[in-house]
Amino acid sequence: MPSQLARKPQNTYHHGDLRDALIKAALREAEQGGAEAISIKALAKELGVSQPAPYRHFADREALLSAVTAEAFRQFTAMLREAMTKPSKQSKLSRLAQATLDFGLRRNGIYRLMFASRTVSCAEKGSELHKAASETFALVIDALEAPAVGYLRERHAYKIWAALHGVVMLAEQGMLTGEAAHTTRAELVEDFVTETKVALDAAIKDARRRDKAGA
Amino acid sequence: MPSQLARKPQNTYHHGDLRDALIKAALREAEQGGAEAISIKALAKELGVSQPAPYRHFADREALLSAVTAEAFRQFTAMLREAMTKPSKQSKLSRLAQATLDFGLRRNGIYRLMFASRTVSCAEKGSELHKAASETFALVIDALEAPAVGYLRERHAYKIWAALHGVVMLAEQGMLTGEAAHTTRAELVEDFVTETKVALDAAIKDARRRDKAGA
DNA sequence: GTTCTAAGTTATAGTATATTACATTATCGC
DNA sequence: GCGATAATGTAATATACTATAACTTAGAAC
Repeated sequence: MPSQLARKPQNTYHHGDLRDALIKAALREAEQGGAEAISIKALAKELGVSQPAPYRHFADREALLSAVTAEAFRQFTAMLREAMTKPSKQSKLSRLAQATLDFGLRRNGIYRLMFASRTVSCAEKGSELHKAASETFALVIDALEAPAVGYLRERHAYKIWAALHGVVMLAEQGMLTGEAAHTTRAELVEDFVTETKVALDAAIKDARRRDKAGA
Repeated sequence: MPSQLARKPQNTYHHGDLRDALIKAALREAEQGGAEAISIKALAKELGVSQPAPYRHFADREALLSAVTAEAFRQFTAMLREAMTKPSKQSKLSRLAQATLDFGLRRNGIYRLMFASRTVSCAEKGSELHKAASETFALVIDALEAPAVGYLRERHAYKIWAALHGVVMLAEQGMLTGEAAHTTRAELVEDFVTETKVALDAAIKDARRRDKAGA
């Protein structure tokens, strides 16, 4: 009986789906306060189980954070994919970029969990978290809508991805105020999108020209 | 007698310079583990004072973190200024950019304290921390070595600043591996530097042309 | 139906933040 | 110099969180 309820039904010994409920509840907590806001004790209380119960499902707090972050990446990826799929006048890359900005600011606690903590970099290769994060990056490459020429796609995907994260980071810090406030965040992001397209296009043409000359 | 020593001299009641010693010791701790590695209790022990002693100088942990972060910004600014000042073949912006990358990766715990936590965004305008962070950004504008035309400088400073942070962030996460590893981080940063110069130059010329036409 | 195991429980240890009440030293007015 | 006072320390304690150990319950496997 995998319970859809967050709280354990009263008068039952087993919760039914504690592992999943913990991840979902932790994600809710992280929405505002990031990783620091996730407390095993508080989660257990909220879900109506004893404090040590979560340890049946996660070795320690780090393991929970890792699972929560992986779930966050999956949600993020799903959101990006939806934004890129639905019909629109804008390019795929532009939609991915604006969706990233939106996610980064609106769900900033979760965003920080994903990109500003050491959870990901400490994750082992092949782990659930590592796979989830890689899948997200694959979407960025896809959004470029460009042919594979050497590693040009990867390089430019990395660049736009970095730029986007930087905008979110500084915006959240309140650095996009005062003099810089004349430009909206969305405009900055659109700048990066345009520049990326131009640069990647040029780089691909250049590479092919040289290829032809060499052949 | 403002002590230069970290630890309190034995057989003395007063430490002499506990506030400063706390900040310096905390900065050392944060070097590796970021904000999480800063423990008031551990710092007190290290400095040879009782656990509640630090609370004479900081209202709570947040206040200590804020002071530590401000000091980190000052050190960062000093480092950037030095990199920009010393004679070199490279442009000011290039040196600032590479120095930022270096700092972000080598002192990553402190870097995360400065840019990936909520300490800064929660800081009140006019606070010590806010001032220290603003001064850093002023350096970026300075590094552009461009005349003030509208808010073009600020806009491009913001963009390169964002891009740099993004590179540090993703590099630290281990995302610059695999396919993307063919490009070094320094090369990516240099890309952004060049693009920024080109774009800012063009924008300024364009603005002046329109200004002339309008006059 | 008994047994095995997954998933709970209570009890407890260890560590951190933070407050309160008290102790010591430095400094300044005189 | 000397006593009041403020600054800065200590001891004791409350509260919160992580984590482990030993025990309990309920469902599945046979």
